[in-house]
Amino acid sequence: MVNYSTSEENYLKAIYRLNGAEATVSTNDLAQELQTKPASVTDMMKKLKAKKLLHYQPYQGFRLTAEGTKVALGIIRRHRLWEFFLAEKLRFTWDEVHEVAEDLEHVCNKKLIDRLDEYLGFPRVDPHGDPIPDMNGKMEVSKKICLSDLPLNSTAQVISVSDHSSDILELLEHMHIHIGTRLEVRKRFSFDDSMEIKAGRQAAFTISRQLSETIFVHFV
Amino acid sequence: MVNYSTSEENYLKAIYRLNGAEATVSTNDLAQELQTKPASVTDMMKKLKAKKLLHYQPYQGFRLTAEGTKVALGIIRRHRLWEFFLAEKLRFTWDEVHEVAEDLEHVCNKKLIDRLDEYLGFPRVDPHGDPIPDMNGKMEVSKKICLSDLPLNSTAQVISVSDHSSDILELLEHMHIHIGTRLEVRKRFSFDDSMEIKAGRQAAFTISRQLSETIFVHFV
DNA sequence: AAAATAATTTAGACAAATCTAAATCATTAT
DNA sequence: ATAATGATTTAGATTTGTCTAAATTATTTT
Repeated sequence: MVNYSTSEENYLKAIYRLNGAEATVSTNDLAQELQTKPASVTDMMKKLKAKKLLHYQPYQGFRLTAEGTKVALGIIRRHRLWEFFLAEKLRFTWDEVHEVAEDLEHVCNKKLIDRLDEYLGFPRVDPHGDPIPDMNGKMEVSKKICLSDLPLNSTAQVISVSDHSSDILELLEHMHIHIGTRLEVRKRFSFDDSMEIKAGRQAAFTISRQLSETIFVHFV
Repeated sequence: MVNYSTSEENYLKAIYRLNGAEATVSTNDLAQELQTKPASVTDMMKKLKAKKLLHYQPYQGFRLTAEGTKVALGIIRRHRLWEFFLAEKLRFTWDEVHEVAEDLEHVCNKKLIDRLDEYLGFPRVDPHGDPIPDMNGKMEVSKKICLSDLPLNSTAQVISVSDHSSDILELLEHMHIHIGTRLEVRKRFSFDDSMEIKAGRQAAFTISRQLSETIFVHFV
């Protein structure tokens, strides 16, 4: 079991995140994601290639190797378990957990993380609804669709929210929408792409396009 | 509120620890304590002096300023709270907590630590019996004496153990001696400096000089 | 297909934290 | 008081991660 620096870990995590969208990640995208310069990215890519954590040929973009993916999932596991801990045990709100977990995730001790997992009751999703990889790096990938794409009158359940700011938290709290809330779309208004939804036992209400594009659901 | 590097924090913590014994700490002692070289210590001392965390004139040793002491106590607070968490919530044993806490202590977020403190019920001592500084850096300094110096037939309570290895843990577990155990010395044997003690409601038994010199107690 | 533009890499520099080896200062013993 | 010894500092090098500016490669446009 090799250990990686905080910097290496942040690069791996970012590549994993971006890799979802495209097959290969570009230097500029990664620089943007990590708030750094393209030249720094190139330097690090050489290093991670030498450690066999990613495939990389100059000018051709890069993608994680199987080993790189395993390492990235380990980091994501740590991050999301700490987020769960912070929200569940220390009463942190949604928008506060990420920043603290960014630091805690780099404390890499298998026993610590596995015991924390057990202590928390083996949670399967973090406070934003994102799945937590298990001890073996397995992660539930439920087929999630954007609320804005949900067909009319089909029931779905909120599984995640792609924006983690306090602004959206405030709005969701006000509307009593949480991870796990069941809802259905009653009507769409093409004027502004707003939609009327019914959530839980509440009366129907409308939400904006910005909001519906941020909420992800799955069918139940 | 300034942030310090992991390295700076480790130096400050080590100086605080050594400072207890002598008024001023020497380059070699600190190098020994941190498993590094004297030249590295001198470099860091210049840096910490520039940051007004310690008093230092070349060749004269060094000691923490008021600010340096405050920072050191903050690190010790974090370390000991995490040790308590690991032992109490994650079922780590005594000898396992230190190493993990060495990493966790460098995650510096006031809200995290204060909430953790609250969650743990504001513990006053860590699993080895060492006092935990509170939010303001105040720490209970009970007058502790070495068990080997305890007068005959006076009752005392175990408050800490200066060795944190698994070997001593095994022995103490076997003898049912823990932090908080009440005991008294019945007899001393000058042949090998062993002593007969009575702990709790157990029958009296003898302990070696090595052990009695490692256990610290206070009168009750 | 060549020119213009965008993306990426290279070259060279810097700060932090460390090291070794040499030089300097302080202390101790004669 | 001076030589020997030990402690400490300085000088110069190394590694990691970063940067800027210049050079190179890829892509797009005409």
